[in-house]
Amino acid sequence: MPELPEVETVRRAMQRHLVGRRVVAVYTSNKKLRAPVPAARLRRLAGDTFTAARRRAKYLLLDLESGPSLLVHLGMTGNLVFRAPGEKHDHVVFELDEGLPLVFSDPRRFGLVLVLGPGEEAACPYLSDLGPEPLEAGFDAAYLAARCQSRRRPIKALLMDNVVVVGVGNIYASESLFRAGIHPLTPADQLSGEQTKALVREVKAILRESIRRGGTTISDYLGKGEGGRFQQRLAVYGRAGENCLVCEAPVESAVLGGRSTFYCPHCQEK
DNA sequence: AACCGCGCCTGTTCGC
DNA sequence: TGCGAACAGGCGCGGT
Repeated sequence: MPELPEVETVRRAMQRHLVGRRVVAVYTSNKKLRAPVPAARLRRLAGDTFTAARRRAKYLLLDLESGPSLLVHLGMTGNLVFRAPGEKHDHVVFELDEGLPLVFSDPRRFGLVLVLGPGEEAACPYLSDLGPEPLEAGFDAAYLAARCQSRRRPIKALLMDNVVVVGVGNIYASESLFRAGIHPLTPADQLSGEQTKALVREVKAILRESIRRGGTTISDYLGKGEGGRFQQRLAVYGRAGENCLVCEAPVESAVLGGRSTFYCPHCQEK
């Protein structure tokens, strides 16, 4: 599942390979994604040229010369790749002036493709109410401590709340809590100052490390047919019943907010 | 206000 | 062997 490092990896690929390309034609399927695909608005992008690739949280913003931006979210199974179109779950195809077309494919259709006019980005409901970027200075120990105050929900739920901080999904929430030695079910307001500090540090470190390795799950921009190179670095995620890499106690799993959570009962204090 | 739980989707894995 | 059930989870939304 694409998390922030995967989206950032895709953004960099778009910055490198899409910026400067002119749209020749746009084709859409009539399948509904998270929101209906705006076929007519997409077709009107023909003739326009991509000028920049930005990212906010897990949203990609691909700017076009005449003013609009393409808003793309990869959801669970979405991807944005340069290849021949026509596969089963292709939803939007951009034919370009040079090279292979850009294809948005998404089997599970939790993704999103929208066109935002010049004034629409500021008012876009998907982009409002988002917390700070985890890798920017605004996300620091003092900030997180303030957000934890009088919050009794489990720290993992808080960490995955996009109003608190964006881009931390299920994999990196589990992994950063493991590295910080914090049990995922700990009520947020019970974290010590040291723990808050450690958690911020580990969230930043793990996201940076994963970006450097091209993410965990998406492989298209690594030139290899396998998952991103972060996959083999996972300490607890998906390892229930296996031994903790640090203390060898069996990794446990629990369901939190309908999502599976992995932790080491020995290394992570409650 | 805070927070929980649901529904959207389909490919893959699991149990009988 | 075959088939249905369970599972995967980002996100917005509605209910408490």
